[in-house]
Amino acid sequence: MKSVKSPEELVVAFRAAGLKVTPQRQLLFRLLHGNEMHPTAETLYEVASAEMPGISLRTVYQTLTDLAAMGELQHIQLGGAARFDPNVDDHHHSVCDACGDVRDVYAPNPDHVSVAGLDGFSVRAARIVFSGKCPRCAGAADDLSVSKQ
Amino acid sequence: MKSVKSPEELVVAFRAAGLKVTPQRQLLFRLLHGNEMHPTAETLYEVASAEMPGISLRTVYQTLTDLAAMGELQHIQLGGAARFDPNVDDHHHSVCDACGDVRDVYAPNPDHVSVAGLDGFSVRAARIVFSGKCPRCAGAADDLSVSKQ
DNA sequence: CCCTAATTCGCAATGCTTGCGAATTAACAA
DNA sequence: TTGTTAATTCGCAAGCATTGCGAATTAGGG
Repeated sequence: MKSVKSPEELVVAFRAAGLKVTPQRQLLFRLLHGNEMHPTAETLYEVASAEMPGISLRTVYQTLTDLAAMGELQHIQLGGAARFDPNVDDHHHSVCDACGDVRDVYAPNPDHVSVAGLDGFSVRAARIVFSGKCPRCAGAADDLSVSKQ
Repeated sequence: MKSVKSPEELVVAFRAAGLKVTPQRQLLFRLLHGNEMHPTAETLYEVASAEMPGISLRTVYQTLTDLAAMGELQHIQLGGAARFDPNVDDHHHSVCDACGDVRDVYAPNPDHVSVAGLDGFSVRAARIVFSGKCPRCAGAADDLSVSKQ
């Protein structure tokens, strides 16, 4: 169980990598720590802006890219804007067709089960995406209400 | 094992749905039939253009959208341009980190195995993406050659 | 052969992300 | 503290993938 790095640990990791620790980055480290909402860059930018008006979306993207490159963040592509997950555990995701909500899911690692068609392919990671209806949306039959994040 | 629909079957399905069968669509039906390369709209457009100069990228997108809506095509989001898979079997994919090659992979359906975190989520589909190195790229150590499709 | 709704297709517009460059700033050493 | 320098910030423009729109065309049933 690799746990999510604390803002302090990220500061150390950044400096160790020859990267600078700016106020903008420290803010983002904090906003990401323990964050389970799988935010997009835009969402994170909005939250960050509230606390630090003037921070730029460009900087948010930059920092997210750096974090992902260091393996401290998971870059999730589900169509539309990319989502970022500070939980770098080996885990998977469920995505609600109706409201778009993304949640963490833990399952037995599928690269240990027998698969056909993987001839010689060396697996680095295996990620499952469960699509369907979240409990809240499953109830309301054809509810079209789509809430962001 | 739901098999891939033939161009003729798609013609029937389209008319049944009140959609017209145009030369452009027939061409795309043919290009997609048995196609295992997981092409992007752009790639498909290029191939189609060779046979039917003047066909528009817009039309390719339109037809792919229609096919996907009818469930005759799988819309795959892996970052970058969407890929389309005429194989609508319950299957998964491997993606090479180096060359981007996408291949079909068959694995035991993961929605039958025990998962934690799926509380009340009703699963419509579970798709696994295996990331890593394909046999060809695994050999060449740090080869940066990235071939399209 | 006609009618009409569906389609094609080009262009503009959108949404997401990255490139670029000038001004600023963190971090390290003197 | 001050100086030096490379990293960073940030706004804008550019890029890629995709969709909206509308005029002209066409499939397909009557």
